[in-house]
Amino acid sequence: MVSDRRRGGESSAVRAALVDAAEALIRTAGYPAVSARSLAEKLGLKRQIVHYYFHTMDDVFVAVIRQNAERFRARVEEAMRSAEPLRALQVLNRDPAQAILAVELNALANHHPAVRAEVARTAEELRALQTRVLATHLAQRGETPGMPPIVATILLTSLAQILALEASIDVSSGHAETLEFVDDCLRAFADGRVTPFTTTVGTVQRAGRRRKAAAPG
Amino acid sequence: MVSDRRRGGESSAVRAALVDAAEALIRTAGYPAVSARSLAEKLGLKRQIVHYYFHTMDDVFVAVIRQNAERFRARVEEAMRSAEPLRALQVLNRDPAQAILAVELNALANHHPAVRAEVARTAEELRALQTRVLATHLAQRGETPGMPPIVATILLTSLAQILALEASIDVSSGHAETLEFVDDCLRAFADGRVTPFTTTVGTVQRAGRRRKAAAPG
DNA sequence: GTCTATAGCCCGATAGAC
DNA sequence: GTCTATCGGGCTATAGAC
Repeated sequence: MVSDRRRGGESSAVRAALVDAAEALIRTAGYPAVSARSLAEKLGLKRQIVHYYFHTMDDVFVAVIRQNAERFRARVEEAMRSAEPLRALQVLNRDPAQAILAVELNALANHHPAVRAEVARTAEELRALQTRVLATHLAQRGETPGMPPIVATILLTSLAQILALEASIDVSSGHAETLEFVDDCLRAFADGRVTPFTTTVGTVQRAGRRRKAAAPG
Repeated sequence: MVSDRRRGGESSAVRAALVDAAEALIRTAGYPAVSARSLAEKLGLKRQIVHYYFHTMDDVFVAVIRQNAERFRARVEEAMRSAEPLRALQVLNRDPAQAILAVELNALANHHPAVRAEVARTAEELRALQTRVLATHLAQRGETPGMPPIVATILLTSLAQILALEASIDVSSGHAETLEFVDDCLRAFADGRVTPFTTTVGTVQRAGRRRKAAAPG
């Protein structure tokens, strides 16, 4: 399948520059704009240089995913040390640049197995990390979460990413209300009040153990 | 810009077949696989036929978006008439085929203004429709929603779409727990019990008017 | 309504020279 | 480590014949 020709090592500065160029191109022009020609051109080199460092173009994308994951991980760890980790995570996941990159890589992953494997691995790892941050924070505050921590992570990150993605294509209906709602929840949580996402009174956990009649209008 | 050459009308069977072929290709091979050649080949015609019906390839994508929106609208209206509209909407938004198409069109929209405009228009319209369904259902049941209806729509559709998308690229951590949680909420709602998403007692709405201390571990 | 012909461009990947 | 040369594809869009 893949030829066993000589390849450049992972420590090369040119290689790193190619990965940076690829990431920038994905964001600004979409993944189909990433070609051996377009990358090499950014460095003032010939297109064959790309094949010296990467067997296939898929390998370039895998390198972009790894680099991005590493940087995102660092940002999550930074958020963890902030005064309000939940809010920091929310802001992080709402980063538009990240959302655009994610949608491009997801589209690519749908039809490129090698890319899919790396995207999946990364997504699972970052989800686990964010879930640990959230669970640790709740535990430190002595809160009983109203749902499993991983569910809260999925809820908050899904919402944040969709909002960022929609904003990037000029869809905005309901965004203001949703951001206000999430903000209310986070503020309430920071103040130790009841929110849809945490409870200290057991109303929500395993919802519906005790029956309550609907209130009259 | 665009030449004023003769074009085929919108009622042509060949045109419809081209749009169907494009939608199928997007799903199975991704939007970059949609070319005049690949479409015409599916009908056993020459590639120039595509340019007879569409000025540009972007116009093909716009037609796919319109056709898909129309079908989705019909499915939402069907959900509206079901016994549990909220659950039906949730299932609808979790359709994997829809999620893959959506991510492809979003990626395309990021860098093609004509496509972006159509995706945005469609997204806004379908959100408004789903919000009406949800609000109507709540009103009929005499429930006071714990959040604005459009916020609930965004929350539920974001979650459903992300879950479907992730499933398509083999990301699954937390999915079972999240689906169970959502299912609990919907079941509780159907039974008229309190959930994180609706309330009949005012605990959640404008969360945090009254202060509550955290319960001891 | 569908075709042929044409123009002008982009692509990944390899072998082997330097 | 970067190059030249080369292979064998791909693409949109047009004009004008039939």
